[in-house]
Amino acid sequence: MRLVIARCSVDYVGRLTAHLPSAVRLVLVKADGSVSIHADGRAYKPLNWMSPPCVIAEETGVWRVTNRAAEQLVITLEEILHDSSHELGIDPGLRKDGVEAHLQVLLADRPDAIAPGLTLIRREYETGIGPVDLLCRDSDGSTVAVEIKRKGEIDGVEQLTRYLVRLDADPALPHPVRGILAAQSITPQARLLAADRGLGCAVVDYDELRGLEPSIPTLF
Amino acid sequence: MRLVIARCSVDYVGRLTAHLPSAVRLVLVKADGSVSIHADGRAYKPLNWMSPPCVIAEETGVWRVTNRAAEQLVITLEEILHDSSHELGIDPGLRKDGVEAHLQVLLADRPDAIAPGLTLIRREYETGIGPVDLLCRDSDGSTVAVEIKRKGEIDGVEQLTRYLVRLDADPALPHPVRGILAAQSITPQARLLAADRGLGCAVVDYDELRGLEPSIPTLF
DNA sequence: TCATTAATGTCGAAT
DNA sequence: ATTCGACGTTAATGA
Repeated sequence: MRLVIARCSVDYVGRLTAHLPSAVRLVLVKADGSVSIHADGRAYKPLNWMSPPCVIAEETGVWRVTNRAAEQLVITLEEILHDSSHELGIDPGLRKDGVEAHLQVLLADRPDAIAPGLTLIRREYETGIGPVDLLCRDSDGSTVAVEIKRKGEIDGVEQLTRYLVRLDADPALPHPVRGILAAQSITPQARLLAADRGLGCAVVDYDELRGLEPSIPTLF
Repeated sequence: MRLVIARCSVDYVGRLTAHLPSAVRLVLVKADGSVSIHADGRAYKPLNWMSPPCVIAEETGVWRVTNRAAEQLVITLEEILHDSSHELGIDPGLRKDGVEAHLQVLLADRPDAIAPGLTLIRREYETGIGPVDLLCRDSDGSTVAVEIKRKGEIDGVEQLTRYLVRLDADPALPHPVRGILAAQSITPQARLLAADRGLGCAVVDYDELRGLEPSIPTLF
């Protein structure tokens, strides 16, 4: 991700034509190739932009951004006030499912609702390919990775499997690491695949967990 | 405008609840008070955001952003890799050309591009529930209502239908009143619904219309 | 303030 | 690759 603060003017020719007179703005270039030009207003929406996939031809003082449909964004840079690049890595992405996010909070508080004797080590334990929802310890002292879903389906089992490969190779953890898929409901297909892979399944009751909470839905 | 690159996790509680696991991201704070959290993908759209007006309560390592509707964005900053602020000033803003309004102007000048023999009675003829884009007369002397869209879809047909009910009851007009949906492209569903309701469809070429204009605003 | 409508809408799922 | 509908739609406009 590259951040440029510059005095610039911008012309867009594509589905419509648009022009931005000279002013100081943020030019944001993302790793996906997208370019957006932000002023200090308009909330999160840029004044102008080009969505990926697109190509940036960087000449002296002029960036010519073109996409496949031959739409063009021409940025004339008059004065560069800041220019920095940052390595962000792959983002694990947004969990939009309200129930799932809340379910994670609830189960982090009561891991024994997943399996008796379970205690929490960490939430969002990083595996290198994304965080596993809960990392726990069982009564034997062995490690348990828990993947939480609203609906337990095949992809949840796949995800947990990928995490376990990483966690098994993690020198910081006692081995072996068991896996449990926790969900409000689990499909027969997911159960079967989980059994094949030696993974546990736990059905949890969201309303019951919420009822057990000391105070009501104040997340913070 | 403040730019922060940081390892952070984010929780949003509002119209939905959402969670972002820990990762390195851009936190963009604009002068209008808006906050947006960007990953290195998703084009210009942030992973999560809070639109103004909102208040940022900045504690140690935790930013709590709240709006009037009590929606909350909680940003937990674990490691700050970059933090800079920039004075941008007021932006002169975007000048646009080529949206629906422009198409309406062009077609008002050349209604025969919609259907041969069509002549304009009025632009923005009021129906009581909103103005119909063009009111025309065809070669037979009967009335034609034209709804203009960039993209002709179901809702355009619905809109035109609502207008026609009103225009049919308008004593100032010769009856019956026909309806035509004019757009740069029309979806099959919209065509089907239009046919069912006895409405016409007309695909118009914006570039061609513009080409017929006396002066050509070709930027490049 | 609320309702209506356009949007370079964007985004994701289904065809 | 297209098409369709949903969106924390957002944003502008008129009543």
